[in-house]
This record gives sequence, structure tokens and C-alpha cells, in this order.
Amino acid sequence: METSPVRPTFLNLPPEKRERIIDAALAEFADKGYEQASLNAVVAASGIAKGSLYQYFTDKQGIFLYLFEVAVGVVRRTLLSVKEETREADVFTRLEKSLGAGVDFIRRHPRLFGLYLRILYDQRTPRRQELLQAVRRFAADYFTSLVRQGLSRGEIRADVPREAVIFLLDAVLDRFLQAVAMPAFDVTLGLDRAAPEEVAARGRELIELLRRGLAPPAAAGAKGEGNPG
Amino acid sequence: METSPVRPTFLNLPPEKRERIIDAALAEFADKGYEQASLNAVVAASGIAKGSLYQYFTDKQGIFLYLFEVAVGVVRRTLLSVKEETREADVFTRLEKSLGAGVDFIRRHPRLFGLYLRILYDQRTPRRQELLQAVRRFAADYFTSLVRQGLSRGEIRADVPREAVIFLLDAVLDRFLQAVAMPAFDVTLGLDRAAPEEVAARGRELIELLRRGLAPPAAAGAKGEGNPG
DNA sequence: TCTCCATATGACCACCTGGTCATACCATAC
DNA sequence: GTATGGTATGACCAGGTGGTCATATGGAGA
Repeated sequence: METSPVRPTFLNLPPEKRERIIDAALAEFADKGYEQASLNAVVAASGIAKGSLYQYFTDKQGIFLYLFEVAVGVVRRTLLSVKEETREADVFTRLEKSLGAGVDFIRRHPRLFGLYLRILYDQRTPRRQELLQAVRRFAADYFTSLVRQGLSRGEIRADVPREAVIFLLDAVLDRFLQAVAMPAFDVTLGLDRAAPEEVAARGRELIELLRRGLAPPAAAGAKGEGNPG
Repeated sequence: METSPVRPTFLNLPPEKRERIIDAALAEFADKGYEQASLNAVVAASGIAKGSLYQYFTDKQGIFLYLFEVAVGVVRRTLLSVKEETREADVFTRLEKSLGAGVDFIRRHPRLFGLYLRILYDQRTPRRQELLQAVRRFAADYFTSLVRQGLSRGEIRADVPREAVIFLLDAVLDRFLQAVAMPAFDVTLGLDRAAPEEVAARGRELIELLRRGLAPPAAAGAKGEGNPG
């Protein structure tokens, strides 16, 4: 990120035009991945000339990095506001709300989530490691702070290894979002085709499962404790 | 899969040559993904002429589908043998062994796992839905049968929704393998850089966490029950 | 009106892609 | 020797890629 990948010319553009270009580029990169994305498609979709693109950005990589910057801004704002809104609740409620916010985010910005998945799984993305660390650190910090709260308030049993819990939460929630966003990904729950209410219900169910497993025995039975076979 | 993507000519080839071609193709497709894979690279790496490739397979898609068939065979055999070997153990021990076998598989066949990840996350893979269902169904069936066993033997508490448990197990174990296989994927545990013993230890830790959460209270305390706060 | 300069343009470049095909090869059969 | 038929070959094709550049445009200042 040393030198800006975007030229001043682009920032002088009328906002409407700027957004048209960003939208077109985002659609292309999220859809096809970095290498497969076609700049010809971007200029066609945004109605500008090929040469103009190179007046706005240094090169293909520059466009991609700029998109990433924009995306990170949106994500950071969303994450902060969720964290703020659920400040008072217990850990598991916070997790459930966070999951709901995630689903909501995907519904609202499917392309941003697509871009994230591309960076996560396409090893040939430029600066992948660097970009990934920026994003994944968000999630890791978020879960770490939640777990810390849970431990200090006694909402999570004290005898579990903290890092394993964070790994587990991250795995389950991220997977849930992937299952919602990607077709044919999830065989068990069919979340990609499910109605919003069902997605929400499955999310609650999953968090409830985590609560039963992670909360101390005394507190876990909020909804009634079951008996072994 | 109706019509075979491989021509008889290929099967008549001396095995050594056949394997050279399969290896080169697997490396290319696993590395770059379907669309980005270059047949020129494949012929260069396997030392055959471009035209020969088209005497062996119908087209690019044919090569890819043939690779998938080969890969599925390897996976199926591995999975069956793991299932067999752990037949007697309790659910959580079976899960731990399965996870270990998965890590082992990745170490032994990194390209096959790479191919799986490509199909899983690259929406532009041909016949993605079909291929994915074939593979994911493996995993889903496997976990389903394990969970069923766990419930009937009283190793898993009876008051949890079965499908949510399967989703959770699938998410956590698959994520663990991804974290081992992909660089810079996992921020929390750093599994991609960890030594084999540490990977194993983290796996045990994770399964232990699942045991504490999912086993009935009476059975969970095998290693000593902790206290809240 | 003329100058200046940021911006806009699309024909053009070298390179790579998946795929084709006329030709050459070579062992067997006669 | 020669005919047969499966196999091997790489020059070649149309189409797409990221990137360039000479030229055109248009508004502000003189």
C-alpha cells in the first residue's frame, strides 16, 4: 500500500461516474477472480474507453488494490457498528447478532463477500497474504474480544483453551456465511436456497448448540437441560 | 459423466507415460484452477505434443473430468479405510483419527486437496454443482453415520439437533484441514507453518473441545470437569 | 482568437489461449 | 516391398488478454 494505486484524475471524476466504474470493476473481480477478470469487460460495463482506465489507475493490480481498500472501509464500519449495538448482551447473543449481521451484509453486498472469498481461496491473488492478514485480523480480534468478555463474565466455562474456542467460532460462523452465499456449497442444510426466516432459525440453532457446549453447566440450561440417552 | 472424457488411446499408453500426464495435469489444474490452467503448460511439463493431448482426451473439460474421477477414487478408498480402522472407537476418538487421516492425506496428496478446494470455491468450474455434490455427500454421509452412532451409544447428548451437529463437525474439521493446507489462511493457530506434532496437538485440543460440548454431562468429564467463574 | 493542459479515445501491440489438421512415424501383416 | 492403421507432431487459427500511445476534445485564461 506504499504508493497509491489510484491516480488523482480518478478522484476528480464526478461521483456518479466513479461509482459506475467501481461497481463494474467489483462485479468483474468478485465474479471471475483477479487473473480471470477482464478489463475489457470492465470498460464495456462502465462505458468508458480502455485508455481512460489507465488514466485512473496504474494497472490491473492497482484497480484491484483500490477495490480492496474500498471494501475494507465498508466492512470495518459494519463490524464496528455491530460491535457497538450489541455491547450489553451476553456472548452468545452477540454471536447470534453478529451472524445475523453477516447474513444481512452478504444479502446487501454479495460482491464484497465474493471478493473476500476470492482473496481467501485464490492463491494467485496479488499480495494475497498481506490483504488476507488485514481482513482475517479483523475477525480474529473480534472473536478474541468476545471470548475475553465471555470468560470474564463467566458466560464461557473457564476450563477450555481460548485459542481453540476462537478457532471454532471463526470456523463455524464463517462457514455458515459461506454456505449462505455460495450455491451448492452446503449439502446438510441447503442454506443457499433457504428463505431468510429459515436461515435465521438455523443460525439460532447453531449458536444455541455452541452455548450448550461452551457455557458452564449451571448457566447452559437456560432453555432446559436434556438428559443423556 | 454420461460419455467418457478419456479416449481409449490414453488407456493403451505405457503406465509411466500416463502417470506423467496425469501428474502434470493435476499440478496445473490444482494450482491455477480450471479456467486459468494452461494446456500448453501441461504438454510442456509432460513432454508430449499439443496434438497428442487431443488424441487422449476430448477437450480441456475432458481432462479435468478425468482427473476428478481419479481423485474421487483415491479419496473414497482412503475414507473407507479410515472408517474401517476406527470402527470400534467412540465417536470423538473416531473424529480425531479422521482429522489426523485428513492431515495425513493433505501431506501426501496436496494437489488432490487443492483440486477439491478449486471445485469448492471456483464457481466457474465446469459441472461444479454435480462434482461438488459427489464429494460433499461423502463427507455428509460420513459425519451422519458417526453422529448416528454417537447418539445410539449415548456418546452424544440426545438433546441437540442432529443436523446442526453435522454442520458444526463438517465446518470445524474442513476448516482445520484448509488451515493446514493453505498459507496465510489461519491467523489464530498458524497451522500452515506448524510442525506435525503441533498440528496433531491442536487437532486433539479441538476434538476435546467438541467432546466437552457435545457429550452428555456424565460422560464429558473423562479428563476432569472444570468449574465456572 | 489562440494557448494550454487535463482528460478521453480506440486502434494497435505482443503474447497467450484452446483447439485443429495435414503430415509423419512405425510396427505389423501380407 | 508395400499397404494398413493406430499414434505422434507442431505449425497454425481465431479470439482474447493487459497495456500503450498518438491523437482528439473541451474548457479556462490570455
